[in-house]
Amino acid sequence: MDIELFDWQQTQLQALLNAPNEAEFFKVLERAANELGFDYCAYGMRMPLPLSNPKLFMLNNYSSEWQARYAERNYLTLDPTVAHGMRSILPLLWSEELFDNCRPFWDEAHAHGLQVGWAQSAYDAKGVVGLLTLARSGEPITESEMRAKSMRMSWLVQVAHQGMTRLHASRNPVEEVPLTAREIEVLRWTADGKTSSEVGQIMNISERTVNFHINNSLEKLSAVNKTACVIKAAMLRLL
Amino acid sequence: MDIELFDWQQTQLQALLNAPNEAEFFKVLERAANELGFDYCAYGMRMPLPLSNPKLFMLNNYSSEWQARYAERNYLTLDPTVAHGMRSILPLLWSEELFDNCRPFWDEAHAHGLQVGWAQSAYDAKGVVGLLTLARSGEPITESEMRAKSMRMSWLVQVAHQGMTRLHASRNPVEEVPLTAREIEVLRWTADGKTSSEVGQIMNISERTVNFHINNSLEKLSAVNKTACVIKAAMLRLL
DNA sequence: TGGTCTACTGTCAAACTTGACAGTATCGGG
DNA sequence: CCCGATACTGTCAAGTTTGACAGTAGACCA
Repeated sequence: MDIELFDWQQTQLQALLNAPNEAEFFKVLERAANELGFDYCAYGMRMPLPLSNPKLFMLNNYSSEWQARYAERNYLTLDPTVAHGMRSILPLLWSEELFDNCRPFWDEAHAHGLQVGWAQSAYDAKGVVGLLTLARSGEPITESEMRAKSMRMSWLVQVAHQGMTRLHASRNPVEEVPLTAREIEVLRWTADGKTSSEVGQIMNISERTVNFHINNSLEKLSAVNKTACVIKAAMLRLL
Repeated sequence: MDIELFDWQQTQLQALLNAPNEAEFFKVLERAANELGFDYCAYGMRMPLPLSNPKLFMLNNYSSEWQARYAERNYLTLDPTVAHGMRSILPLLWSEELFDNCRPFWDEAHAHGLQVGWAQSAYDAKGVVGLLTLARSGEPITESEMRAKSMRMSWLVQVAHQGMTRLHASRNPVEEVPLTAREIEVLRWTADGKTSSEVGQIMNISERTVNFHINNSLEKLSAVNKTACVIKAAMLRLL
């Protein structure tokens, strides 16, 4: 492996994983984007819960007008690059066809210098998704440029996600929810659609005991009912 | 980027993403592992559903004795590297401490030539997780070896996952489940623990209509009840 | 030995879900 | 202009879940 790439990797890795705060983190990400040949860079993260109105946050160096506009018009729900990142971890190059159904959005982005771009997302074990977008107003991305940079892009997405997750976790500590083995087993069967009495039969315990375990899980997860409890446990990958 | 690494990347990429079947796919993966300095290589995948007894599959070039032993003793549920991969996408080096709680397993693996290893997992947008393990019986992995190879490892995990997912999807075509916007909205609120009448109030429709949408979703997802329906929709990332 | 934790069991009423019945209103395409 | 898709509404009975009561038994640790 050549020294230059190796150095690049080491520098980014240390800096992204050890950034003391989001501002510092983003500075490094911006520099990495520059070194890959892009002026603009955006990193967005979505937590898996709650399902309605999930927690999001976003860092980018777009013009403040574009940022304001994007927020004001709620473009997040319309942006096809975001939609792609939520569906697939494959890299996505911006293209005319991609924005066919949202011309005004695309034209506006163009006007703010966002003409050529590249996005890729990463999911982690907890269901958190991070989307990294690199963009510029200059030269289109050629096949060969993409091939030459795709490995670094893919790696950068992963590392950025780890770094950002770490920062987020340090500010929003999530207390561990220690479900017992029995509770997990009951919730798994419940998630597959079994009723309490069916789970009782499967596990050879009484329906009442199944409900006992479910009640305990309900409290541990601060869920208001069985459905929310099972969803929470599943989305937090406790099952 | 140096030519050698670039060629390595291109060769792997094409071969892994276009492999016509699992045997060919695994041959390429094995070669990639060799080139990274490892004799053994294992790739395992777990589907997100069903939660009880999830679908798994596994490709590896371990000795057939070890494979048989692993299956027979159900080591999958005990293997701490698998447990780590299900919890985190960070790379994991095998170490003595890691296997502290399962000495016999570790000793047996050692006896089958598995002494030094490195595992990393990748999640995709559909919640499918893939775990790549590279192993050998020779030299321990040094800090510098790991640094030098971590980018390729991380990339290989991603690409292998994409290739394997593609192969799996072609053999087990998953028909699209087109939930309507209303159905999705109802399921989202339901997943957050709202009862039908609460959802009705939130969405300004009658409880009966909420139940109507839920019933339709129930049929579309072949779920037996509301809980299973919401879990399926959430795990398939339809919400 | 006593305390705490996990697993387990019981009953009851109120609230909620499921499934089956039977319909109306709106919108867009053929 | 009719058809199909989507959204919407109603009632009723049977089955399920939730929450609150009250208690036993075994394992582990101080």
